[in-house]
Amino acid sequence: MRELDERKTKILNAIIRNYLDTGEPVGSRTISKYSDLNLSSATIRNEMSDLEELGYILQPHTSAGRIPSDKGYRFYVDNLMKEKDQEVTEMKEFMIEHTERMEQVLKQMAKVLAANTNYTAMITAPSYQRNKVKFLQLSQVDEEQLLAVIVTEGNLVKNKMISTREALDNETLLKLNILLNTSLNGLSAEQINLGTIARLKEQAGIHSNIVSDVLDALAGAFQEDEDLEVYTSGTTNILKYPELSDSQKASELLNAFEEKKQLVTLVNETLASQEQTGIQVYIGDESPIQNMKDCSVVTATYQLGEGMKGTIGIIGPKRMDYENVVDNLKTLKNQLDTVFQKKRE
Amino acid sequence: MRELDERKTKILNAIIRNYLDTGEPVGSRTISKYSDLNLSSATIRNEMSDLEELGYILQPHTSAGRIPSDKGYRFYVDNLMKEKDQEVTEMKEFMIEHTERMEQVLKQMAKVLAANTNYTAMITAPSYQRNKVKFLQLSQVDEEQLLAVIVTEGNLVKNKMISTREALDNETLLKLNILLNTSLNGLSAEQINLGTIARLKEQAGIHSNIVSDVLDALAGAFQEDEDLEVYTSGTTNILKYPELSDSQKASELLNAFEEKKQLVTLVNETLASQEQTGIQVYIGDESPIQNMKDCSVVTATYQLGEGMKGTIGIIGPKRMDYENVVDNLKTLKNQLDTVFQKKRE
DNA sequence: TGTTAGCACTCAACTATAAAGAGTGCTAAC
DNA sequence: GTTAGCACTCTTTATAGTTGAGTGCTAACA
Repeated sequence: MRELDERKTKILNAIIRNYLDTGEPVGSRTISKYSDLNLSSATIRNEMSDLEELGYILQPHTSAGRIPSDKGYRFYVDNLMKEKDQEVTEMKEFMIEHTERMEQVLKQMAKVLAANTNYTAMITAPSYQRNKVKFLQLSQVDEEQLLAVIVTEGNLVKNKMISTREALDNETLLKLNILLNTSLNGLSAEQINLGTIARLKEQAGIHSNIVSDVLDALAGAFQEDEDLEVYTSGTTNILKYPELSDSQKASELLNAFEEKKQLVTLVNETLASQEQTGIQVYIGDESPIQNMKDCSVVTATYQLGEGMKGTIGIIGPKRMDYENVVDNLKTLKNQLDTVFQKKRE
Repeated sequence: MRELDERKTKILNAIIRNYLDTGEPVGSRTISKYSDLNLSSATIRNEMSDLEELGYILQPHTSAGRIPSDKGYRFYVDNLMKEKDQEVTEMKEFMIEHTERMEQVLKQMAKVLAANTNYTAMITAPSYQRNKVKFLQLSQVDEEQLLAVIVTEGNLVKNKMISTREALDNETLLKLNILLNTSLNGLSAEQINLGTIARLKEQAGIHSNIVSDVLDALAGAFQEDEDLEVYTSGTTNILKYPELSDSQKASELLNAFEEKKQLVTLVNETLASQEQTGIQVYIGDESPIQNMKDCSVVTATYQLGEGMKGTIGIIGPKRMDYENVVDNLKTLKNQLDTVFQKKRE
């Protein structure tokens, strides 16, 4: 048995759509006039009264119109929202093809997303979690410093300086490089266990201390990505929405964007909860980040195969244009999925 | 002949200090009471009238107190400000020692600076401009991709992927690496001219196309730093100052911080104008960035020897605590100077 | 029984007006 | 040259009145 009959649903839909447009509380008269229900405002009023009792809408104050409650938004997102037919977006495609470094791609994506939606966009590099070492190289940079370069399957490049007591000769360096690569290539962070390490050190002989350093560097590189890189764009867009732009709230929000740590919570949350479509909508209090309880957050997970995942997110006011946002995220997600797929082949 | 006699100077000083504290226009009575001049408010009023005529202070409206004009601030910064005796700041020292990657150091610095001052801090990596190649390495990452790693004198590491038609064998790679290093090491961007390039390509023989790619990568790396990395922190601090936090201004400012491009202007300006102390103060319209005409900007240049310079800056309201800010910048500048000096040895 | 017209009521938002307070400029006296 | 005093200005705050959008309820209607 449904809680809402068809008419109530229609009215709720009308209220929410109107509110998304205007940002103003919407009254019975408006609905009566601008919907195809052909009901008088009085009737609408009765229905609205019911809807309020059921918790889908609320009044900011007596004698104001109604605005959607979180429950209302939720209902809208789950049941009322029209799926847009995916449009072509050649531009983005082009962009991905023509920039090679992943960072750049991601930064650009964030920018485009923010510009398209007028909300704030965030995007993370695919998590190293189960990423594998693809290539590893030690080089003598000067008398006392070695440079370790680590390339992973996803073509993420990390480098780390290692200080040494004295320079290694070329031959030793070459041997070490071969050793490291044969031992570690194709392994993920978890797969490099004590056994691997012991074997490696044994083979390295007197240079085992360098191996240690390399492993530390490796761990460091992986670690560094645990508290992972988050690119944001359009953070100032939130100032465009009066309900978010009072000094207090804006400051908290902007801080969350600057202190990217907080965003990590969001990312983890998103990665944890598996959704088939890969799109998630957090409305108000549902958001994993406390500071964002007055916002809605929409996230998507893109995949690079084998458990390597990244997150894209849009943060905006509760009355955000969910359809547009979801649509944007979906296209982008697909694009990332396929592009990275292509690169792997 | 001085424009301001001693008494006027004292009064101006009192006005500015008071305004820096309170942010409110200051009236004659306040000065009369809280200064050691022992003059009646009427006398102060006469003097203030003179000061206004001379352009050092101004009235927001009739029957309000006076606030310092840009000229007033300028006079204050140039003549009235007390130099604080440099304090010890072990904490920062510690931090620099314990982080190895320059990026990290700079990010941290920015954070500390913002936290200390309650304004917005920005800091740039030392400009590549005349930086030299210290080490260069090509590695075969997979069948079709070469990784070029470039390390510069300042231990900045850049990497770039190069796509190749087919894999190179180890020997060729080794030869190329030696060739590249012997030819390019120690050269700065300007020193790598057509002559160098021609010679290099000739020596590379059939692999001259790869040399081209490497040079492109090199140019790219140098280029990438032309529009250089700027780290900001405490951007939301500007919201703490009512005179800057109205939606309009705040948005513009925050945008400037997000779109780091604009900050580059500031950096270049700073680098261009040589000051012996290395500290510069831009008040209001003096700022090279249009958006910051309601702010003051204080910048410092730190040096890494041989023309490699970076910039540190603080952006805040005109009524910022100049003494504190200048002091902070000075210490930090010195610290960076010496630390980097140490690293080079 | 569901729908509607009509009306009294509420409350935010706006406007006008008054009063208070801070500060100035000027004049005249010290 | 300095100061007391006073009229004047202009912002800020408070108060009250007005408007208008919107509701809830009742009674009439189909």
